Amino acid sequence: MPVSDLTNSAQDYLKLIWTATEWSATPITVTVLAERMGVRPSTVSDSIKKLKDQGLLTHAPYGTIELTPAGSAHAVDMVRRHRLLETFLVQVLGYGWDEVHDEAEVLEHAVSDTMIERIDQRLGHPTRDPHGDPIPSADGQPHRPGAIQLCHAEPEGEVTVVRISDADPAMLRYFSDIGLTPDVKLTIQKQRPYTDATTITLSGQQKNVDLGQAASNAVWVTNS
Amino acid sequence: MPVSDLTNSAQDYLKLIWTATEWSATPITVTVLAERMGVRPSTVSDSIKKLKDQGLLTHAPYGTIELTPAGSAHAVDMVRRHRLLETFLVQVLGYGWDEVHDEAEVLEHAVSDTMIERIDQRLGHPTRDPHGDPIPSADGQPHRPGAIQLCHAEPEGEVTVVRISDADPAMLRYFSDIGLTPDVKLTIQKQRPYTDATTITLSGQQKNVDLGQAASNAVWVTNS
DNA sequence: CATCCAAGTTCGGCAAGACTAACATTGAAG
DNA sequence: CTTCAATGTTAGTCTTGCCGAACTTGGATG
Ligand SMILES: [Mn+2]
Ligand SMILES: [Mn+2]
Ligand SMILES: [Mn+2]
Ligand SMILES: [Mn+2]
Repeated sequence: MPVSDLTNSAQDYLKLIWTATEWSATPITVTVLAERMGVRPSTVSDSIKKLKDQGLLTHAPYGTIELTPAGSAHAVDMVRRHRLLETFLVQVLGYGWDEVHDEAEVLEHAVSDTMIERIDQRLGHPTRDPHGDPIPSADGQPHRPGAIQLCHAEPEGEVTVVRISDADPAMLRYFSDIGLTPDVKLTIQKQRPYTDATTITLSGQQKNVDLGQAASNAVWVTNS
Repeated sequence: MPVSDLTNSAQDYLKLIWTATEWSATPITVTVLAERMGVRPSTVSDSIKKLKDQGLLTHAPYGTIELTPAGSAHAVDMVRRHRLLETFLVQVLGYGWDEVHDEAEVLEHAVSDTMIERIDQRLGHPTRDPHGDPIPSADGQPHRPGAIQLCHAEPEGEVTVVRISDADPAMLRYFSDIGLTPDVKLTIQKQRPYTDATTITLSGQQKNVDLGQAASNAVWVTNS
């Protein structure tokens, strides 16, 4: 049962549920799902019920939502499509990293398996997308642990940027401007709880930068 | 009002109605439309009514279907998308000319205007797709007159292949095998009405080839 | 431990796009 | 000029995906 048997909307739900727990452990809720999908909670409730009937996830009323192995496999397939497409748009069509998410969000439902494999081949089987997110292999790689959000990191020593959330294009443009991209190293100077600011210094640069709540939430770093 | 405001189905109807009169003058009928869209005639009737209400075509019950200027503009936009995508798939992703039609049929609804322009740029503003069909420019070029189907051509002198219908992938593979592609020159040896065969010789080759009804219908040639 | 409210669910309805079955129109053949 | 078959239309129904309104649940608060 290939991913293409599902509706676009079902594909997006599965992808969203899977990615929700890729970088953090908090389980996904109906309300968050509704926000991310741009629909009302009642719509999500209905949709979840249908996905459950199809055996793609488990869910008791008012309970937690969890993907079955079948649902997870489809989700990984969609994540692979999304990230390969983003990479393709940057590498082959000269898109900026802030422009690719919305385009990929639509294309991921339209391209054939054949096209995805040709893109993968053309790009030399890339393992990370333009935002640093891992691209699952054709069989389905697990996700990467051990990274934390900048806003939760201790101010000691140098850390490496692992990935940056691709949700907000304007924020991505700002990160480009200041040179904050995946694989860049930086030092956390200070966490300021009440101003919701994180002060950092990019390695090799002098000046400090203050990042607000949203920004320091979007950046994931690791000590290694 | 950009083409993206229309549903996929509306986009396909307009494109189909426009292309129906690109190479021949016979007006499109509900039945033919139903066949090409893969739906029932009643579905077409309903859809036509909606497109009429949107001012995209004119149609009196049991009468002919004709695009308004607005409908025609959207149709040309879709044709441009379809043919640029086909060209892109061949040139950049190494598809064969028999593989691109179905992929483009889906992608044409999913890519953004931005992506289409980037593809156009990347390809150097191509003017014909892999099947020889003209690619309308961004503002909307008229179609090419003066070509006729091989089955209707007189057996005298050399003719040039202008375009080949992309509807049947298996037929396209056969044409590849025998070297019959756009811009190739050939001589028509004989039209055999009762066997529905057309005998041709590709220029620079010795042996004759018999083409059946469907094949000689799909190939459009010109004397010039 | 009773209360209350945010989170979640159910229900009825709507629009798009498809179908079948039944009906209407046209025009070609007799 | 009539007939009738092919072509086209209408009416009713389904499914998917969405909505708002009304209802239920369960955990935090006092
Ligand atoms: Mn999507
Ligand atoms: Mn990404
Ligand atoms: Mn299409
Ligand atoms: Mn073509």
